[in-house]
Amino acid sequence: MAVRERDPARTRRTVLDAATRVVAEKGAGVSIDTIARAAGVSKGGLLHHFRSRDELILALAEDMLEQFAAMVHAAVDPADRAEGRLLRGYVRASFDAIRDETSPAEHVAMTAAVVNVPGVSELMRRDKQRWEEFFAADGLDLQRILVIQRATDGASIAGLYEGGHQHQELAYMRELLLAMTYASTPFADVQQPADWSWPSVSTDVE
Amino acid sequence: MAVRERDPARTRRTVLDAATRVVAEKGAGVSIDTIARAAGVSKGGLLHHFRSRDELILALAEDMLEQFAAMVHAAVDPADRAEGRLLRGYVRASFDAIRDETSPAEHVAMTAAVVNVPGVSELMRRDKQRWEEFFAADGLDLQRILVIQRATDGASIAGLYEGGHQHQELAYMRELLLAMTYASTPFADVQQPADWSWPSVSTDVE
DNA sequence: TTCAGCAAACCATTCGGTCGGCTATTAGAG
DNA sequence: CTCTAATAGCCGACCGAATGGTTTGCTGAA
Repeated sequence: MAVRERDPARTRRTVLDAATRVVAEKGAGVSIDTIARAAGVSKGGLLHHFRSRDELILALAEDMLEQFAAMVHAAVDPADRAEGRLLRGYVRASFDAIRDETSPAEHVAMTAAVVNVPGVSELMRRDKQRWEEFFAADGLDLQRILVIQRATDGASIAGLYEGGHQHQELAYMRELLLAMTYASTPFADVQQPADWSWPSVSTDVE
Repeated sequence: MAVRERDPARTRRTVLDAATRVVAEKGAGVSIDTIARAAGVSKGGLLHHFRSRDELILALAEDMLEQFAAMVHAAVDPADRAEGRLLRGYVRASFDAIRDETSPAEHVAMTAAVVNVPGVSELMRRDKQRWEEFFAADGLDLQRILVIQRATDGASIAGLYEGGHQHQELAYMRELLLAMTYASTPFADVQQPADWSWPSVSTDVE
């Protein structure tokens, strides 16, 4: 296949990838110029694909959520037919992302760092709902889903402040949370509010 | 008590409080000028107390960690003599901070948004270690501490993307995690790495 | 009287975004 | 299939606004 000198789709991807790297490294405050240079394009060129900085950040957040979702799906063991397989994929994908150090600040911290950009908050709310629906089809009870997913997220952030050496803690958490998806009894006897529908209904969209 | 027109300690506090509010509201990228105006002082006046923006942000992060620690201690039930009382204080303080909406982006998200400033990362590492030592004195087994603390942190971030209506989820998580501190059996049978010391030794301080 | 606390004008730099121009690519006419 | 006109992709200079930080000078406190 001939290498085209101008390939807008490829350029867009290049920019998004560079943005992921740079933002992870220097925080969400980076200038579009820095991102552009990291991607090997001019600022003008970048702004041709993303009409404003906010639009770029929004697209970046969207892209990261998508990529993470893909990682989760890829981490689901196809041979695994037991209840909780989806949740196990989530756990594996999360911890592997930290271990591989795809980025020092990976998806959780990054999205937190970017949440003030218009539109991102709404985006993440929808994403959260998608995960709810996803896990609702997993066959597990709500309690286990919530505890394990939240603990995974919490471990992800905790993994950021690493001296670089608590691999052991992360490894332990990974195995522990995976094992917890097979638990035969509830972790505690607490009844949920009677009027609580889960996953949260999306009827409150105006 | 007479109100002094010039009170450096009070001014410093005012600035820190204003910074907390403003950063929570508009993200970590706010200008020192904005913070200064929110605090009712001039930029020059602010820079008299904090020699640079980074120093201000660092002091801010330090202050937030301190405040949160104080909230945790205040949330420990003095009549509670059972094992896990410290952890229960942590859970209560975290969820109450979300509920009271002290800030839309409270301590976890905020620190994540600010982690790229020089010194903050180191600061949070030390803070994490302090919590480890704190909880190690709690009498609970490592497994419960880790799961419950991480789940609490995870729930804190999840609480940010609220449509404003999953109070029920937060309330449920709060009660659930509190109940889990009383669990009589392990959540899962996973052995920890043999060569793992916890809390992590602080000998790696150079 | 002296100095810390603070204000306000000031400065160099950087930022997000626009604009005009150049060129690779493509659609369409012949 | 070829030539051409139109367009999309991209660059780099440019602009006004905003930013972090400095300086100068005033004033209340000790």
